[in-house]
Amino acid sequence: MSREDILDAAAKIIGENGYHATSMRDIAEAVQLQKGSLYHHVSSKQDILFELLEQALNLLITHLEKVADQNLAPEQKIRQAMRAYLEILTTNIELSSVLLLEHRSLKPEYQTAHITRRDDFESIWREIIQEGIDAGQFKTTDPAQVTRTLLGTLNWTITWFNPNGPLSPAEIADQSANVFLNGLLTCNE
Amino acid sequence: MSREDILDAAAKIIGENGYHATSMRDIAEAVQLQKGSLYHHVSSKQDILFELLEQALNLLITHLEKVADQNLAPEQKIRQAMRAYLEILTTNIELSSVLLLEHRSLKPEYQTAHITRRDDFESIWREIIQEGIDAGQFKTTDPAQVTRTLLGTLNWTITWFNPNGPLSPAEIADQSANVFLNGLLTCNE
DNA sequence: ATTCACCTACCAAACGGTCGGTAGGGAGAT
DNA sequence: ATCTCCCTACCGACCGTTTGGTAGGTGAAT
Repeated sequence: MSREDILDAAAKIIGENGYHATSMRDIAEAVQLQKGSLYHHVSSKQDILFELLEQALNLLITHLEKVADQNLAPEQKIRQAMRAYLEILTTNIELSSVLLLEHRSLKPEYQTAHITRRDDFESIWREIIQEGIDAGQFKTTDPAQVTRTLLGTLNWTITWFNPNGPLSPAEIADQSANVFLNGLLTCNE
Repeated sequence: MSREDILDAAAKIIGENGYHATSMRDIAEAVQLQKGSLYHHVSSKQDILFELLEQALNLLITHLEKVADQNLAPEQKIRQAMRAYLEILTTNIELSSVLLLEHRSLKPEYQTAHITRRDDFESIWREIIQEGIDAGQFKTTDPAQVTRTLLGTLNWTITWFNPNGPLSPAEIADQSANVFLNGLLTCNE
């Protein structure tokens, strides 16, 4: 039994039921250990949560940076980024749920470290949008607000996404991208 | 002390900290009662949660229906609906947070009743979108998916909205509406 | 006399976390 | 070869506290 096994199990249970609805016993049972034995691998319940948030952010940041560093036209870059983001969100849906829904259960001592990393993540998106503005292709004056609008749609996906549903993550991303880039209205110029 | 006072206080605390992080003692203290006295007004903690979810949905549904029943062009109707929705979400931010983030803490016995009402709510949005499609003004083939995309952005607002921030709820709604209707790309026809 | 709103005291269960103990395995010395 | 020593991984009992919920009683209003 490794620390990673425990964190994986914890991600699944906490992602499904929430941090406060999950007990150390629940986690221990999932890895077939006694509750006390968990503390040989982790130092506290908060420690588990913090680690999961880090893992989730690192996963997203590394994959997003790969897209951001590519030499692509703004429209294509944002399409790729949305695809990559949704792909990771949905294939790691429990871990992602922890990141997006449970970060408020972090105690103040852990919060500051997490928030810094979270800003790193959001600034990747902001920069992608900014590139589009600088290139004269995106018509907005508030990239931060557009980022929030965009991330809202993508993040909310985890609350309704069904892996057995009719749409694949890539298809969902593409449909969202179409709306965001071209709008809902028919262009009658 | 009325049942309503207790529910209001509960909405505030649960909305801020989450259902499982809130104890009946916390709620009792907020209304300056002893914990045991709460049970004169409510039958259980789950009862409180269920009631709050009902309240939130009723609030949103009545206000949204008012907009939906108006005789407006699809574009204007969706702009109005987004405004009204965000206005209520932000002025009742704790109650809204309970609805959007804590419904998964409802035990199965309560869930079915809630889900039915929730579908009522979402169908109002779907119909507004459908009107736009029928009028030939919205270019999409999947109104349900567009609804989810739209609601994602609006719902996610409560996770970052700051009443002292630079943007009012109406401004946020308008900016989002602009993106959704016209897209981010400059129309070079 | 009854009802209402509330209090105090209590319960069993569950919580996160600690602790002493131990089985097993590998390394070093004899 | 065997004995010693330590380390890792785990058990299971236990700690103090908190949890949601119950029961019996009290005092004021009707």
